Amino acid sequence: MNNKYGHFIRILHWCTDQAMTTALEEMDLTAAQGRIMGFLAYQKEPPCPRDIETEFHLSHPTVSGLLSRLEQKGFIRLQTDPEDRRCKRIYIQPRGMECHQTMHQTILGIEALLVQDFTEEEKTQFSSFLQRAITNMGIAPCHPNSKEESKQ
Amino acid sequence: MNNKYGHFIRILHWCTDQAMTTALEEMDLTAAQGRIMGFLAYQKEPPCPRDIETEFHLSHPTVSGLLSRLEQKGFIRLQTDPEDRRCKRIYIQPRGMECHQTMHQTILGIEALLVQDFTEEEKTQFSSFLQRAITNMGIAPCHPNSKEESKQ
DNA sequence: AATCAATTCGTAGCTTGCTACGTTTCAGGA
DNA sequence: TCCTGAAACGTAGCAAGCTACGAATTGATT
Repeated sequence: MNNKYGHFIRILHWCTDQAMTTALEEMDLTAAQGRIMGFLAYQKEPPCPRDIETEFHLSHPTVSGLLSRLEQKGFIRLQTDPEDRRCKRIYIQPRGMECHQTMHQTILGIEALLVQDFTEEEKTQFSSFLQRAITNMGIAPCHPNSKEESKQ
Repeated sequence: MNNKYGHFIRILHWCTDQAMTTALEEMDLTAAQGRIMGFLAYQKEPPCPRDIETEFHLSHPTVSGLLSRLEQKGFIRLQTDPEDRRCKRIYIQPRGMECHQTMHQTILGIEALLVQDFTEEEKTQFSSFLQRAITNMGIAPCHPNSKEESKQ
């Protein structure tokens, strides 16, 4: 009865989110918004909202809200793709570029803080435990249409 | 760059929450509400909202909202303590008692599912990793007034 | 006795997550 | 060509988390 994984996971989630929030608030970004900007900075071609959904396992209304707030604040610009008018393309604006470096450092910093007293072996184990636990839960987060149906 | 702990933790949090949600929805409880009912069932004396805050590391407006929804649905009853009129006591109603067993089983089931293919040793390690990570984050979740100021 | 600080809870307003439903656009088959 | 279905996104409405502020009660200090 002393292995309250769910409880610990919830608290850990809260801690990382809080750390992101305080680290990013000086540049007017929330934790969720920051993570999206971090992802965008590494994309070659302008992605569409759907790419954010699959990357972060979020529902499309959630992504829609996040992106519209980022657009309001001038970090990104949304434009319908003329090739496929169902899709919107996400273009990073100058303001979005400015915070790229800070955001990258912040994310790395939190990752390092989380496991600061772990040995290299423990880090690998921890990472693998987390992934195994996710697999064990056996839920396809948000998108049941995982297109990689292996032909096995 | 391949140890994305934060990412895994966020997904795992989502998975456990989703599992709770679907397991409890047939008795008209959300995941957060169910966790509170589970905690209440094990209390000797009727607790006050403040006890929920410290147990789950939640802010008091969050707890306030949760409790009022639980009261509306008839799972609990809130009453001001005549001894200390600042506090409210939380009394479990018959409907709250009814779902106790189901809730307990659900929580145990999810905990077991999470680590279903772990050995006993791995379970202990995982639990300790999670706790160490929480400590590493060094944030007192929600309540800076952690009264245990060691006199050192 | 009066005042001041701490504790507990309430309310307002926000972000972030969800489901459910609708709209537009595209692609493929009758 | 037309219809049907899938894909991408929008909107409405809710729960749950937060901060910031305020009110009432209690306890301690002067």
